[in-house]
Amino acid sequence: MTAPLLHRDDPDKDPLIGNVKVTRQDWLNAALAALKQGGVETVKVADLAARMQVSRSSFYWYFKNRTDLLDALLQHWQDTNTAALVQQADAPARTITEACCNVFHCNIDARLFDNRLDFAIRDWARRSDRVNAVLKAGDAARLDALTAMFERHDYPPLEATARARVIYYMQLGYDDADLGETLEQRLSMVPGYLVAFTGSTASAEEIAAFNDFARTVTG
Amino acid sequence: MTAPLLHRDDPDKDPLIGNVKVTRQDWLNAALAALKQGGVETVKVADLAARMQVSRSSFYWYFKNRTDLLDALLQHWQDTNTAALVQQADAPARTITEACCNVFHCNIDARLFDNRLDFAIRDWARRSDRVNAVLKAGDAARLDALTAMFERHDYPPLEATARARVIYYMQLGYDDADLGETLEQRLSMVPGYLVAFTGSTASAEEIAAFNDFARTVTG
DNA sequence: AAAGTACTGGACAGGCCTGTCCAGTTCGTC
DNA sequence: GACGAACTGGACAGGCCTGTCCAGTACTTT
Repeated sequence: MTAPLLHRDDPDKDPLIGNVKVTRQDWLNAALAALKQGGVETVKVADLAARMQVSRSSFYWYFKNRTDLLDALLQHWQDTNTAALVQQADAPARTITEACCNVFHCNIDARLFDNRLDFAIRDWARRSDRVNAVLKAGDAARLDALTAMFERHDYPPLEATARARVIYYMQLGYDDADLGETLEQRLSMVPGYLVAFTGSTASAEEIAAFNDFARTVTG
Repeated sequence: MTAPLLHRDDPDKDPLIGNVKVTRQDWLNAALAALKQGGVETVKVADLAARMQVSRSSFYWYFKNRTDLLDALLQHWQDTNTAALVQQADAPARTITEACCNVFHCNIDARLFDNRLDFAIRDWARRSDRVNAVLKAGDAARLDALTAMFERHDYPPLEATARARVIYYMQLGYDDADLGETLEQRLSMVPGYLVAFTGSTASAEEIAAFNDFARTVTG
């Protein structure tokens, strides 16, 4: 939630020894923040160094070159977002509406799924075939998990595919648009979304449970 | 559909007189192509000039500077995409499924709605507050038109809002993901999407009419 | 205490892109 | 046929960013 700290600014961590001012992780964190905030093009060694108040040469101790850093960012994305979404889709649920609520956790809990990162990667993919291939693989894995979720709840295959896409792409587009809604505004729309996504109505208990989760995470 | 022609390469247009090699419109077309292909950062005066085989100085005859060009691109977007989507949402329809099909025209017919351009603008908006403000205004206008569409077909206000968002954001996300589907694959999913979007089933005639439209446009 | 390890800072070269200046070209007009 | 208007080309300066080189610093090991 807070801005990423440098290792040296985090009192919980051991102080850096010797002449060391920043760690490889600090470079990665700073790069990630830049990627999310301004896109790949704005991930510049010079900028990151200036922000951390270290000289650029330090960077080349930890990374071969800028591309090496960008590869690490892409790897980080692969290891986090897709895994989280698939896990939520696979989570056990008594009803399809509850299952959808599990997926919604990703949209509420930034620790689970970082949608700003997801969009930064999508932007990047539009400019790089290599990144695009990685992205497509991730999307496919997510859609497969969602389709399987609907099939477990007895939707016929074609409808399961259609509904998986609707829920996935709607969430994508929704995040993309990045409305400045408050949590309560979002929560008030949830029952409506669930009807559209599943064709059935969520129980009051399911809605209450989801709202509790959302308020706990955000509050 | 085809790559944008330079004025001088288009046999339908009057030949350029004097020492003129390219027009302001040629610069705009080339910039638009670059914007759609690689994002704002790749709209470079030097690149456009090279591609058109003209020197960069020519550019500064037609435009004050690079920002001036980018402003023109943003203006172009405002004048095309949002207007088209609102018009399709407003189009008369006997049923809500038919109304949704009207909206789908935007996703099928690139002359109506250029979604690559839309995404290039969205990318850009993430990096520029000014562009973001313009984008948000466009999104709001589109959502209002879609919400009104559902309300005309007797959905209660809250559900109309939810469904407007589902259809709009799903299409956004869908386009973003840019699956390599064939037209026939896309068309086969349409009845399923319609159920999810509206809660009711489209008639065979509506589906047939939409398929005809799609095949005519694309074929 | 000397030598090694793990970094950091500052200077340099080079590439890429923008914006400006000005001379040159090709037409229309008087 | 001289003149100006509408453009274009080439050269230049300057900013920004990357990657390299190397000397310097602060611990660790022997």
